[in-house]
Amino acid sequence: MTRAEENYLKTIFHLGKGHNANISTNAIAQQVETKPSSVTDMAKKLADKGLLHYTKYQGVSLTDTGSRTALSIIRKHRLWELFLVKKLDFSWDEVHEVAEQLEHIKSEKLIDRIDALLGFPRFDPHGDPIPTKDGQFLERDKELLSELPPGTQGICVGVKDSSAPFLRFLDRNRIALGHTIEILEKEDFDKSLLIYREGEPLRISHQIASNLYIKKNDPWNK
Amino acid sequence: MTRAEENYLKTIFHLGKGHNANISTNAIAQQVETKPSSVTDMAKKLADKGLLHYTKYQGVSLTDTGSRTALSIIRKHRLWELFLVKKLDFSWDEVHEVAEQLEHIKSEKLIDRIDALLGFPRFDPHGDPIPTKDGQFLERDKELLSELPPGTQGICVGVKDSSAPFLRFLDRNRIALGHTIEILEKEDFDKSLLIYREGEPLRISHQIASNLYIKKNDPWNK
DNA sequence: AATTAAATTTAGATGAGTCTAAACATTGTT
DNA sequence: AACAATGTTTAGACTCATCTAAATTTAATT
Repeated sequence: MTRAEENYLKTIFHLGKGHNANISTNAIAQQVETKPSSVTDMAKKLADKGLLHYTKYQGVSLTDTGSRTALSIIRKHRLWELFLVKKLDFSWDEVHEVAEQLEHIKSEKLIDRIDALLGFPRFDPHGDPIPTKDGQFLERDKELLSELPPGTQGICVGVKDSSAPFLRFLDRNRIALGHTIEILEKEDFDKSLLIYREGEPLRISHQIASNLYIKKNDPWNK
Repeated sequence: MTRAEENYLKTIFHLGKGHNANISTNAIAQQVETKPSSVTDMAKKLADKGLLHYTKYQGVSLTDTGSRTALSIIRKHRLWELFLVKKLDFSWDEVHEVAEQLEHIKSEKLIDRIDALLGFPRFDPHGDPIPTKDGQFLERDKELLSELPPGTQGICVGVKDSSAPFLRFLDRNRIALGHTIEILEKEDFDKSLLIYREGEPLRISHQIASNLYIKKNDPWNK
């Protein structure tokens, strides 16, 4: 399994969002930063290897083996990200690039030991779930901040966009995973929100709110 | 700088043992596990990039830049090896293969943080010196056990051969870095040694002794 | 100094992954 | 139903790193 093959599988998994739909050549090309014609070639190769279902002009989907392989790469990526943050003091906007490299290191023992060193964590620094060795993972029950009504209180548990600029914006505005957030007001006109976090109010745009995942506080199940 | 290029530079550095002699095509081919004709191609390429001096039929030597590059790869390799042993409980015979992959990860920040996490160590798990960021490294003053006369006492500070079978032999026979070793007798016939270590005597062949580095105990400079 | 042996280089080919440009399919619109 | 517009695939070419087989140079031996 080459690095390129692994990157294709990972990308196809992400584009299918777990549901394993048929993914178009173009969509993959854009994500992998290559040309559609290159994707076609790779699709054939991965289909030959039994990792993809591929029908001409109809896009691709992952086979069981392909899916398992993708999950193991995602597992490695997310474990490395958490390692960088927890053990080497990287900030959450710096980890992606390095994890993109580390995820391709071939050693089961290595990743299992990293897993153990971190205490078998279930979520990465952006709140995304870390698949277990056998490919299981729980999506945490969470909602977009932008979808919740004023008065809601909850904990920030993830980000939808995990690009460095967005993450740095959150840092500057003292929004981080684990923080409690309460919606004070919602402006009808532009759907911006006035929220309360870390003891202070803050106004955020709809675009920001629609990239923040919140777990509502459940008074019964504290 | 591709992975293959990095491996060539590292290998050429090792073959020159720091002195930067002219290294033959054949010697490199053997070490990199490729054919001499491939080495010729790569030699030309690296010479074009200013990393090697290359004259047809005369072998290659590292330029200053080439040497610095090689040292930075060796630094990474040895830091990763120590990380695996110290933080992830790998044994010293398991680390090489994985470090061969990790040494190619491109992130200065990453390796500097690993360095800090380990407390800026000066030697790797096999007793080899770890170059600093600016390419300096001290060879520890050490001698081969096989070269020392009976009666000598010292500390085991390194291994010449760091192949897994040899390292596992040492584990089985309770010889490790940091252990005190004393030469009790030397057999003229086969140059085997009777040594004392960990409270017990042990007979070892000349071949074993000639792969163990000892730092003699200096009563004045304890 | 001539000849043989060994090391090294050239020439041409291969596989992985990519590209461009042209051909072909599918979809949506009139 | 015909035709764009868009999406996808083929064909042919390129780079990187490698190979084999043949040619060439250097070194060793007589």
